[in-house]
Amino acid sequence: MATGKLRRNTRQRQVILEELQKLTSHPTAAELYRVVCKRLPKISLGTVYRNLEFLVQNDIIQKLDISGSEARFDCNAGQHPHVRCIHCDRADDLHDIPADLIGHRLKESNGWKILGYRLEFIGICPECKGTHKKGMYPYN
Amino acid sequence: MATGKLRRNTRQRQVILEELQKLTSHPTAAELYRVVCKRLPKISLGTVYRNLEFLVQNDIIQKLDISGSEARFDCNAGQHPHVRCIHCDRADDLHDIPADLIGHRLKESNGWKILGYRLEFIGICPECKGTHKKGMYPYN
DNA sequence: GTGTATGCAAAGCCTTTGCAGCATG
DNA sequence: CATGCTGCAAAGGCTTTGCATACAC
Repeated sequence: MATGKLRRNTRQRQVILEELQKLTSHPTAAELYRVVCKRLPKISLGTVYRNLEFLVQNDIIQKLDISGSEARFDCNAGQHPHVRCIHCDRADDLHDIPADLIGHRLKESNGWKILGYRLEFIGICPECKGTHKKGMYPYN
Repeated sequence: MATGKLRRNTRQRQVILEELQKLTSHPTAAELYRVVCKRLPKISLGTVYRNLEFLVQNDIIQKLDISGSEARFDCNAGQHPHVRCIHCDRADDLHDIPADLIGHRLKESNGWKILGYRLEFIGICPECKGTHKKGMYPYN
């Protein structure tokens, strides 16, 4: 991943990573921006985006751009699936996914070179369960 | 899915679905628009979007908004995973995914109600294989 | 001192939406 | 002939980018 380019360890980059690591909620760029603003009131949203992109490219964090809506960020760079709430869009981790799935991807390749996968479950989080009405969404 | 609301079978809707069914390439809205324009030169991109949305809501087609970039559409409404090319963004179908994955999602739920899942493999398609350089992307 | 990173703001891109007229059932 | 649908264009929402300045090394 090292590009040979000098990487500067700016205060903004430190704080962005620190705050992301504190959060277990897989925040969006804007949510993280709001949190980081408490420590660095003058930081700009553009800087947050640039640093998140940087951290993704350097395999330090993971981007969850799976759901068509806003991207969310996970300080754990390892590939693991998530559950996303169809109501409030919150995302949780899932770590115990069957290993054979990853193995299976190699058999699938049909002239393709398979590099990875993205898996996301869609559901309703405990908090939103009461609110949900059958038929409101596809998948039910 | 039936809402009770009268649904009109307009020429635009017919042609959009027909052309999508002809294509195996999982086109984006804009790509489909270009194809449909050959038969209906006056159609607007907005109408394409509205009809694609309509067809998704009625379980006639499937939307692949997995990759963070443009959404792609699949005339097969059944849930099945795809491979997406990291170079050219093209998407192919995968039909023989292990069934235990779908079973597994039920065990995963941790206060969540699981409604479905989205799975996408990321790789390099046969056409792009030559162009790819190691280290260009994460996942390798 | 050199060149990367920042802040600000504007632009980009995909998608959605308001509205008046059209055309389906 | 009622009203869902269209075409057009403008607006929306998230993300990226250009530029001058600041600052890390």
